[in-house]
Amino acid sequence: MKEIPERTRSRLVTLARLLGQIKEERVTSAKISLLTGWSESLIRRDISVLEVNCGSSNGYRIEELRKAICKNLGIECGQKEIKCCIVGLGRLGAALLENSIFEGSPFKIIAGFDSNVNRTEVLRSSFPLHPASMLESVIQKEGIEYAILAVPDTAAQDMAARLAKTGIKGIANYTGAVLTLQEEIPVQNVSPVTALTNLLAEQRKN
Amino acid sequence: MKEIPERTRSRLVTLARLLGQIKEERVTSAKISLLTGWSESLIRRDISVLEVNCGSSNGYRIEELRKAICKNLGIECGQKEIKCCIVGLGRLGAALLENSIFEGSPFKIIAGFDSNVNRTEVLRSSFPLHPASMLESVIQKEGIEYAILAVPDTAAQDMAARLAKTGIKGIANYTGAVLTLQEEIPVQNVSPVTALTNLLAEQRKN
DNA sequence: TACTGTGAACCTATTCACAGCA
DNA sequence: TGCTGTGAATAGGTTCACAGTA
Repeated sequence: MKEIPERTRSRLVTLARLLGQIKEERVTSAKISLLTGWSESLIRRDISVLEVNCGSSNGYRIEELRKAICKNLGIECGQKEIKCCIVGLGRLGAALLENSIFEGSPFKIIAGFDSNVNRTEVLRSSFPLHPASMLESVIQKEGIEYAILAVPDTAAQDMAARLAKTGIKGIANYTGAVLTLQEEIPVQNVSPVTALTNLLAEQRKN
Repeated sequence: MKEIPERTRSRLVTLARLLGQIKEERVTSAKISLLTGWSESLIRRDISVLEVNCGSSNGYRIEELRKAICKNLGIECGQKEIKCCIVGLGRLGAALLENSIFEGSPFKIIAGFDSNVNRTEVLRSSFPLHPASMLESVIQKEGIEYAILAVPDTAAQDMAARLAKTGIKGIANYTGAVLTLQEEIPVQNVSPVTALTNLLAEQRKN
């Protein structure tokens, strides 16, 4: 299996999820182009790196294509659960306790943390909530791979550094802080302010 | 002012916020590299497109640099408020009603929408909440520019299409649905599942 | 006939390497 | 001396154009 270019990879992730939404048997690159705004040739080239050849003169077989993408990118559902945790159980973090959010995805939240012990005791969820002091031990013991960071901005850097030290594989950052980590840990910045700022900057293309 | 390359733009957005966090007078490209993981020459090249020349043999003057980036990208704070709305007031949407999230940013949430009238009547917030039927009229009347989409996945596509028709300038998509829009409206996909899936795929670099 | 898959051309982004400046 | 700013070289990503195929 050869290296998949970065941009291609990120488009394929989206494509896999899009294909899951289409209720047809086959789809052409022209149709995908219409739905996504990517050019037809780019879509064909992206798919060609999978070396799966599930297309023909009436398009790609959707289910086969979707599975090939998932397999190639290692984002298969069902195979095994990927263990995650939520760090910070304020209004936003608590909102993510709703299990339905992760239904149909390979991700399973198996722990929550907050430095306010009141919250970890009062909030209800289908998985255990711990005081922040247990962060390292629980992550280690349970083999948690990814973290959703939803603490106040002022605590974000500290918590992120602690998470990084545990050897976690990635952080979804719902705080407004820009995280700076020693270790090369992938971070997705997905706070409302970050998202809106990116949209705003996109405006200024010319 | 010339066109700023896409990748450069997105890094500069992050850099501006990072500079806001540093409590020093000056910073070198080496220091920024340490904090962000970007290469030194890339950082210098990014900054050079601003044509601001605020650097010297002891680095860049932080405040001057930050302001130059904001001005160039049109993401200045304070100047004018940028009006936004929240569509969908379930647990996640309701969590975003907390005003402190947007403090210190140019964004101001000035309306919320939900198709469940109960919610719009019961929830408390510092701005008015409307039934979803008023979406178009309120956005038009108030001159709302950006939307945060937090409805259930099943309603996401419909709502996004309605938002797009109003001529809104961008959508921060907190739903798990991949939005397909006729109009070329920028979308930031920031749902937990999307964020985690991207992290997972990043793993598979080689 | 209507599509995919792909070599080749083109364009965009990043790094190298060093002149120039405080 | 220690940095920035930038031309030139390189690497990465996208489109074109068309042969190949069901």
